Amino acid sequence: MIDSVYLVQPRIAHGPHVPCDDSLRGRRIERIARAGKQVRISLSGGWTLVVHLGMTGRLIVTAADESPAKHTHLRIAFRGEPVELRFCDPRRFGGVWLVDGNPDEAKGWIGRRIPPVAADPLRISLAQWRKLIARPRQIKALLLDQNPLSGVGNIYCDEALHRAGIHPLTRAADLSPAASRKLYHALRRVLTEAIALGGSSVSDYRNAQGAPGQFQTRHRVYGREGQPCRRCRTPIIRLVVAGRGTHICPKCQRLR
DNA sequence: CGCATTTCCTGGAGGC
DNA sequence: TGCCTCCAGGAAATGC
Repeated sequence: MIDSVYLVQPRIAHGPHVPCDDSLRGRRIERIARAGKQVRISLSGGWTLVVHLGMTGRLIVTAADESPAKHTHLRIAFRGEPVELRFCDPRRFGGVWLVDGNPDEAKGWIGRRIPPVAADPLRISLAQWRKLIARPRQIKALLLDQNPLSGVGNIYCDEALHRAGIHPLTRAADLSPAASRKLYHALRRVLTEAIALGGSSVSDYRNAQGAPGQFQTRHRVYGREGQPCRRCRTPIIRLVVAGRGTHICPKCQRLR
């Protein structure tokens, strides 16, 4: 049961309600689920605390008496339990939203809106996938856009495109049925494997216990500029696509 | 509609 | 050692 709430940096909180003693004291955490890139913490009374880690955000459970790490923006303490749930985010691209009811239908707004949550690549069929990506857009820009498809970020996008042998600038609608199917399976494999290994800790990511992920050791292109492609030994190159650093093997991922 | 650019923010890296 | 500049990126806003 939540006992006290300290919003150290109010600017990271958005939505209809502000996390504070008055709004959260006495509520219990009933369920924690992932939705796209968000962590949704369901509380008693039908409220939900939505957390987006952005790039450098962390949700950590620590001893209540441990001095807070730099850039700790939210601290939640529990009655009779010597632990705190803390949200830390040095670059503040993440955020928290406290909503009364369904986060997807929240009304009455303070600050940023909750990023969209649409179809999850791990929960759609190949037929649904084909429909969603049949658009005249760069495949990388489409995968990073959370509106048609949610949960794919820069690392897993690059990794999936390499495994499928697809250039990030390819027009999604121009992908052959075989290439589209290949990408569907490659993306699902990358996400499944990354989740199993606890994510990619390139710089900041840590899980709730403070441990880093291990998927970065399986990266085939991301962060490997100049190093040999694990399939054909050609040096990995870096370009910018959709405003993001993009890593490809120029031989395995040809345009056209 | 698509797409490039800018903005938010800080730590780490590189240059001098 | 210290100061400066640049860069990383999730997602929204802006302009074409």
